[in-house]
Amino acid sequence: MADHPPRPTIKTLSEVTGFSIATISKALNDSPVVTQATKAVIRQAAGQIGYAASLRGMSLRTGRTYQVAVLMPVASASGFEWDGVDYAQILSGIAAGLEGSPYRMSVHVVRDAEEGLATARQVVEGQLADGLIFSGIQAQDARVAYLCDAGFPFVTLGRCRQDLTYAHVDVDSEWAAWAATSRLIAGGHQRIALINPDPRLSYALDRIDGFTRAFTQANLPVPHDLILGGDLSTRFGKEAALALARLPDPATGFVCVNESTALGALAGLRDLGLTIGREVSVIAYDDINASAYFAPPLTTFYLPIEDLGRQLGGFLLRRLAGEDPATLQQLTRPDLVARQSDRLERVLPWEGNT
Amino acid sequence: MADHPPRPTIKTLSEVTGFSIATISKALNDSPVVTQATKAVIRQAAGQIGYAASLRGMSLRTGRTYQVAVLMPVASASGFEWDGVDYAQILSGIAAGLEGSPYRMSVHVVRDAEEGLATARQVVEGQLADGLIFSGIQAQDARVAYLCDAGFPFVTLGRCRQDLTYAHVDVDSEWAAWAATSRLIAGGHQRIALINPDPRLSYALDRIDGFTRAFTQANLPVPHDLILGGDLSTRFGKEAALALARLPDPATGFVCVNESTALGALAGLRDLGLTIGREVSVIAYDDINASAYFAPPLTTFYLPIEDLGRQLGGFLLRRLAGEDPATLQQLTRPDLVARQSDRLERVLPWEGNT
DNA sequence: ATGACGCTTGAAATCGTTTTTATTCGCCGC
DNA sequence: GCGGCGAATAAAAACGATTTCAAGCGTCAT
Repeated sequence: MADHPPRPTIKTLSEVTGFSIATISKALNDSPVVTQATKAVIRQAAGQIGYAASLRGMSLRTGRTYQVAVLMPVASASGFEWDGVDYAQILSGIAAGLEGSPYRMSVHVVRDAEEGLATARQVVEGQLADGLIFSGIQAQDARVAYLCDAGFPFVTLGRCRQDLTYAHVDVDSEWAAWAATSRLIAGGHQRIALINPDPRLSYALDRIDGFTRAFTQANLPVPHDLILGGDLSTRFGKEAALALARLPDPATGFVCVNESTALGALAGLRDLGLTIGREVSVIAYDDINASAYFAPPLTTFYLPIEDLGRQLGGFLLRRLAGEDPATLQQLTRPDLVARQSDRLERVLPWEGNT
Repeated sequence: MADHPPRPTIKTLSEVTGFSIATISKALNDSPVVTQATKAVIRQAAGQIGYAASLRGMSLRTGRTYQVAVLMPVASASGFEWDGVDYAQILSGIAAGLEGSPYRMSVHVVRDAEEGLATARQVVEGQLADGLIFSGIQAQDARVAYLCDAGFPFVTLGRCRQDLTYAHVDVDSEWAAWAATSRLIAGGHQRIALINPDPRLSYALDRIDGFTRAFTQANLPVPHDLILGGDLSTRFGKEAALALARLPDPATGFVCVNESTALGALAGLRDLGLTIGREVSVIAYDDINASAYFAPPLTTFYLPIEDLGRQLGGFLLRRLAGEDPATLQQLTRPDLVARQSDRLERVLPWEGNT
């Protein structure tokens, strides 16, 4: 419980250097009205006594908080089920994107989109942060609409389907679902299932679009009955795969939304005595590098979610600096990582490009 | 970009009610010097105009930030490897523990303990938060020592081995390792491997202690050569299992530190053509409920890490309220979830108790 | 010589609270 | 009738910065 000397303020610096606090403030903010010589003296003294501006003081005066709020979704279910989303990695990316700036990151846990809206309101109205980052965007997203209307700076991971201009980073899910489905079609499958997220999510619709496009291009009927949406849990993946493989006209190919659902699907198909890679094929979207260790190793489309986080942080910084949100939009295509869960030797024309 | 009316301050409230701002402040803080009648009037007016105190103003005056900082560890390796730690769940728990209090949670990403110390210093000296939560405690932990010395309120997930009094929440790793090892010994194994975390971590030592105790109690030699420490990645789990199963006198039982290492171990053992549950046995510690879906389903000791997070948040709140850290210490024993990865029919005496 | 103008610095107001100190006022005792 | 006291409220001073506006002062044109 050592009593440390009170930390130096702008006043201390004023006494030490003999300049007024106004001049000190301007010097430290590199205002053009103060001489280079004076700035040098003041900066030197500041370094000397270890002065660091109090965020509290700055905050009160400027109205800025130097904080960025992130809405982190968690499953609302009581019994915890792994959903394969490594949000820590996204947070890590955001922090990396914010590095070098004075902005810190605060995290608000939200159970669903509705709570997300409430929290966003609190952040904006309570001036808890200068900017907001969130994900789990729905086709019609009340949070996006609210924040656009309020003129509050934000960046989303995902795009809604409303006609609004805002900064965002997204994965090209339409393409990714098309690519995976096409790959299975090329492998000889016709009864292909889409194990999808909650259908209110915008990217769930994107995936259905891509899935549909693949069948249309191949002149095959779209198996609408094989599209199942749910949470991203392993349990859901297993239940979905079981249901789909037990149909009178069962699915033989499975396009899973991520690694946890794929793990569940593998477990379910194994329980039915099916050999994955021979009788049935599974493709997933991969963001945690675990599928390489599944039995069998999974063919996936890899998403560097930490990079996406980094982009989110970087975009928000630029948005806070006043940049036009129309210029802060980015779409990423995941990379195919071919492994053993789909039995396909041929190389498809689109493989290996961006 | 709608221009909202400026939000009401204590001054607005003063004008509305006719009382001075001093009285308003005291009334809202339920000071005994102001009459019940006056309090009622002021509170009513506050509700009326939707007054909410500005955290900024409060913060500047009181020196408190109403923030709790969490140090979130991320793997420093460049190529991302899943480490099976769902830190989002811990954050979710902490947030739940903080719920109802005015405290918000800020997250600081740290790559290692050293950076953790630097960040802790920044938080304390820059007064960025009123309290700190962190994990990944080492046997000799500089962060714990620093914070104790500085008298800064904090709670850790894990205990160091220094003689310091501080608030903490921990898992009884010594017991857990003992229980898992004993179970494998009872199943007939003698060459049991311990796939462990980084040996600088305090709980790595705890696990070695428990592992050792199990052999000593069974009057068997402790297989020191079968203890391997590393990061928690699936890759490490696989490499470790491969190395240990290829020894001249190979390991037949595996006690894995968590689900990602266990997944790796399963993959490695499978590659060697070994049947898990028959030729070799695997036990893990489970915090994300994924092991039930592995091939075969894993016998685990289940850790409710969200609950641990909740405890962390709750303890910090009590610590901030001035409670003695000696009363804020808790040790949890994980629960056994018997599945197919270890072939053991007998029920051991200690099973099912706390 | 003097007024205007640039250039640099300083004084003071401000942000929204809390807290310390002052004031007001009614009432009691002497 | 008056000093003193207690209770309730008000005034004012912080907290640590930024920002507006004023002041000092040399230079230069008139």
